[in-house]
Amino acid sequence: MAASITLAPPPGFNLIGASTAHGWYQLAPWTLDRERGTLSRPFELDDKLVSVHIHQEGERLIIAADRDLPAHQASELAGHVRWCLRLDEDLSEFHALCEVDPALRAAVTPSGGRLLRSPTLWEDVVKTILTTNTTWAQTKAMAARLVAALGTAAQGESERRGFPSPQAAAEAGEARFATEIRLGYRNAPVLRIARDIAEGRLDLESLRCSELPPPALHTRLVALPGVGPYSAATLLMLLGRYDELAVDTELRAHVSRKYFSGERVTEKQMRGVYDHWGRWRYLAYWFDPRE
DNA sequence: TTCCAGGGGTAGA
DNA sequence: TCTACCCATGGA
Repeated sequence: MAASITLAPPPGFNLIGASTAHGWYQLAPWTLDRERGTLSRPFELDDKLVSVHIHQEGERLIIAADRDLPAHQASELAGHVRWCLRLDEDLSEFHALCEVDPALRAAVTPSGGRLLRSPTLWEDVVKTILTTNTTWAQTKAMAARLVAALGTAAQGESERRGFPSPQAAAEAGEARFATEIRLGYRNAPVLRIARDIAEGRLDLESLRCSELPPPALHTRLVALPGVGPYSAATLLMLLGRYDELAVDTELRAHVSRKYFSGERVTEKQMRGVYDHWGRWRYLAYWFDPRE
């Protein structure tokens, strides 16, 4: 007997738009079946993995688990999905600001400005580190190796695995990271974060509901090994704080092409382009139509 | 073979 | 605050 949960997303919500507005859906253990309109991944409920498929029927989101769930697990799963799809974020102010620019409004509409995120900050921190100084193809390969090597198999399945827990990563040790998972020099910071969580020195998940202002959160995030200004800004976005721009080669190239005729731009110039967006800077850049 | 990709850490100025 | 350099990995 499989469980099915129905959620009411915000008006105009589009599952595929929200899933594909940035690349996270391409990183294991997420999978997306565009033809069927189904976003899938295993979720951990009471230390057991459950395969979950999410699809949309009109104004309803249907969450299908591969087995029956007691009420508290169904509620927990619904909470995970609400978090990952940001169903509870109020983006109305950003939407109103987008009305002044038809091209921007068109770019935002498919997703509503909602960017997919992971059920845990641990997973988002690791994946953000995997995006640094590498190609997107390698980021996908590294995430896939991590899940294949250390992820727990979903109940009754051998292929589908969840994202590894910090404990599993910590126990794997340097040798497996170096020979099997191969994150390059990212092995060390990922292992250190995993060990700090597993051994109780770091509580990342408490930051998910933190009331700290973005600058204070930024300070906490850059204190993590392997997390610098770019990763901290990306993680702030993943936490629903859009104040900071994640300055990377993509942003630099975009601002240079669109606003400075291809000339080399300084960080100050890049920030100047989006500064008037205030607490919506990240989204304003992210959905700024490319040229 | 060499370069470099959605950076980070460090040293030195 | 800025620059230069190195850091594993793997594709071009």
